[in-house]
Amino acid sequence: MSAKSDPGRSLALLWGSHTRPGRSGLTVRAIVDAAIELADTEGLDAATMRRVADKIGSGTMSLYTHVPGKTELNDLMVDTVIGELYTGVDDPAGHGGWREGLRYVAERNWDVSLRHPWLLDATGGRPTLGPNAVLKYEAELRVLDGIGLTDLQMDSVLTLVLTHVEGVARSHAGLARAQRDSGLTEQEWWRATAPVLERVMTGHDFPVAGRVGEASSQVYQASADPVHAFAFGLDVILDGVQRLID
Amino acid sequence: MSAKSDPGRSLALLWGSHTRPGRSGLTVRAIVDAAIELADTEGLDAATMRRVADKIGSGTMSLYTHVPGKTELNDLMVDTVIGELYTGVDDPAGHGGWREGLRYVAERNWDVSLRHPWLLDATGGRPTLGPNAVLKYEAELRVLDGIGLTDLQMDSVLTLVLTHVEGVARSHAGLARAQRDSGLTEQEWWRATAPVLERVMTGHDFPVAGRVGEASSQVYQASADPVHAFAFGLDVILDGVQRLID
DNA sequence: AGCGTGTACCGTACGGTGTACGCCAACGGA
DNA sequence: TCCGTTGGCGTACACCGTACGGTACACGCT
Repeated sequence: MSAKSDPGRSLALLWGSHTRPGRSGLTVRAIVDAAIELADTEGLDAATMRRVADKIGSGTMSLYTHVPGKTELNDLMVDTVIGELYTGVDDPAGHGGWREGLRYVAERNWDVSLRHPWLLDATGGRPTLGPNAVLKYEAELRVLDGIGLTDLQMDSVLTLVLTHVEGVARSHAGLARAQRDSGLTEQEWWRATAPVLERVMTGHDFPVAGRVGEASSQVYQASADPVHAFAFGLDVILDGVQRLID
Repeated sequence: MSAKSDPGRSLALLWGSHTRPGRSGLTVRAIVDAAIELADTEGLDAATMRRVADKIGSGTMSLYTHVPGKTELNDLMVDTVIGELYTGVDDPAGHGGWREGLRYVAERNWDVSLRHPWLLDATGGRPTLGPNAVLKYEAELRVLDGIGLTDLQMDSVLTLVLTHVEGVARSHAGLARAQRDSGLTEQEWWRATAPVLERVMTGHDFPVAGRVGEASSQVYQASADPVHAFAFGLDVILDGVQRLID
């Protein structure tokens, strides 16, 4: 019987208080905070066990006394930053109607994705279901409660909005990372790419793509504009939800 | 001057014919195909240079004669499977109105994401802009041409639909990967998780989340249902686009 | 035919990853 | 005081991408 991917172990760790220090002051909290700080400034890849240990001045393997493995550390990181979403700010359900509420939910999620871009890399697969994740689910669902949707529709609408935010945030994070890695801003990269692309495309015929791509890149000065995509898509989705409610 | 992330080099490779074999029959085509097959069956992580080389019976470093590096190999893999999208099937623009056309586009993208789940892991950052990517862009934009949208709106609507498909496909792929890695089906995992979650949540109060979560998980027998999210979200988005056109 | 050279091919090595394993020291209870 | 338990950690292993340098083949020129 392998202890691999035992849901219980991970859940117990997530819902535990994990504040008891070891005899050299090592804490789960400190480990998670160090990992988050590394991921914030240098990306999720930088949050390796060795570098986390170095950052808090302990040996690498000491971390395994407090955290079963890398996977569980990631889960803890995720639930921790999810906790930032609605603590110390307004309750989403108190933002006027469902439309303003949903927009607020989208904006809060967008903000946290900007502060912690690695969140998107760490969340694939089954959901984490830590205390803050459940709290988030509760706060966001309340926006849609009592406006004439079934329970299933409430869940579906929320999923739709969150999927959209996650998608455009991922796009944004991808471009930011590309910019950091390559040293080229979006404008510079596009100015370098466009001519090559044009030269290589001669001979083929892409009438609509040429026209629309030209127009878009003129406005964006890039290949895409996640900020615009966020706002545009959110408006369209909210209009669609409006029709669903009617 | 570093050759790192030179857009021109990658583009030239993408748009080249890359069919000329070396003296032991090694081809770019063969390398890319082997990598795709590995990624299809065992995930993107399995498509390492060593394993690709083993698969085609060459030394690891021989690959670097034909492909500058792992990054460019990924780009080639991506553009190759994008080529599967609309070859040998109907033109999206010939599928009745824009609504049916967009739905067709969404379904084709969904299908290819099911066949090649690693595609989502390989596409972050700046777009690839290989020949098949441009071809795809052209085919999909034609669906929205001449229905009263501006060029920018056409691009935005297409981006919205593709972002949605990518999001739910990523969710689907994540669940499938989790299922494969853990050996637990979604039902089994949920049956194992739900009781623990319930026990750990006693003492806290999540009225709406409890009710809605209960209803959803009853229907899905899981924590989420990407197939349902795909259909539901697409309908809502199309309704929103309808309002935009009016 | 003989030779010179460019290059396809590949073996080795380096610095990185997550973590299994085993040793040591400090602490708590009897 | 002694001893079992447990926190801390050093070493080692199997992987990764790829820089580097060596070998041997194919081809152009005399």
